[in-house]
Amino acid sequence: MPNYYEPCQCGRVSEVLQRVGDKWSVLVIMMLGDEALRFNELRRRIGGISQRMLTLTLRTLERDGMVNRTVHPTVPPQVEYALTPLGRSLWEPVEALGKWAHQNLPNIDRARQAYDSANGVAASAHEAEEA
Amino acid sequence: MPNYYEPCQCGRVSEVLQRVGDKWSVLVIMMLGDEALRFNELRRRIGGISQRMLTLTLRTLERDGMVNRTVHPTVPPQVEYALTPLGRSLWEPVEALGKWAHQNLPNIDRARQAYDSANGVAASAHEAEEA
DNA sequence: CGGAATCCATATCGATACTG
DNA sequence: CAGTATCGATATGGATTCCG
Repeated sequence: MPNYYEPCQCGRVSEVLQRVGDKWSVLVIMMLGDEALRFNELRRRIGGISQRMLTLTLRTLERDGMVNRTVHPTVPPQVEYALTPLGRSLWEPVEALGKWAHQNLPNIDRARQAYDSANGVAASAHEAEEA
Repeated sequence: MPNYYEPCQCGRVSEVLQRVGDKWSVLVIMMLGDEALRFNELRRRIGGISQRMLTLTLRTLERDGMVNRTVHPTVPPQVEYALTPLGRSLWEPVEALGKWAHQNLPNIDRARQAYDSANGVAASAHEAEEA
């Protein structure tokens, strides 16, 4: 039996998992899969991310050794982001998970509908509670 | 080229990924790997989770078709939780990710130390800012 | 262009208390 | 035992503004 989630490092592993679960981190990793991208190009491709969050996400990924930040000292400034080998190695299990998610979205949707109709739709859509 | 993260379902997939990244959901799935567990037993094994969060996590996982909730109408009440086939199928890619996380924790730690010493430790430990 | 800083709304979560 | 309900602290994230 694998024991890499035993108490001692459980929190640490969980911490990494959370990064993967982070909405933007995964998208950034996906987008940078095979090419380096500039800040705003990355932002445009992801879509819906604020510049603040993209900055924060990139900083964290950079600190964790997932992405590489390269500044070209031009005018105007040009900054390129690319995956490091570590980042690329993360890409694979993430892709597997993405594949699973994509394949099972219908199952999840069906399960939700079944659950909601069994327990009352109003229970989950709790914005309908009156005064 | 796989396109399961194309714009249309990108958000949906991301949503599933977030569930995986959810601190407690993964731990619950791990704990329920091969056996059914009762509420408090599950809580004890996870450790550090409030009863509120365990309830919420289990409800969500149940709604998504990941876990099965079985109530034995005894006194006192006895409720058992177990993974559904869908939940078990999620276990595999999650395990792969957990394995990656465990293997690469040292790399991440080293990357962080390098980053911090390069950019100034005070920058990341920003609790030291004076009045 | 890329990013830092500030402000503010909301979401998340833990602690606590009460219930069938 | 297995929850539900409420409350308050904190984390998260968007919008905006300013700067090199």
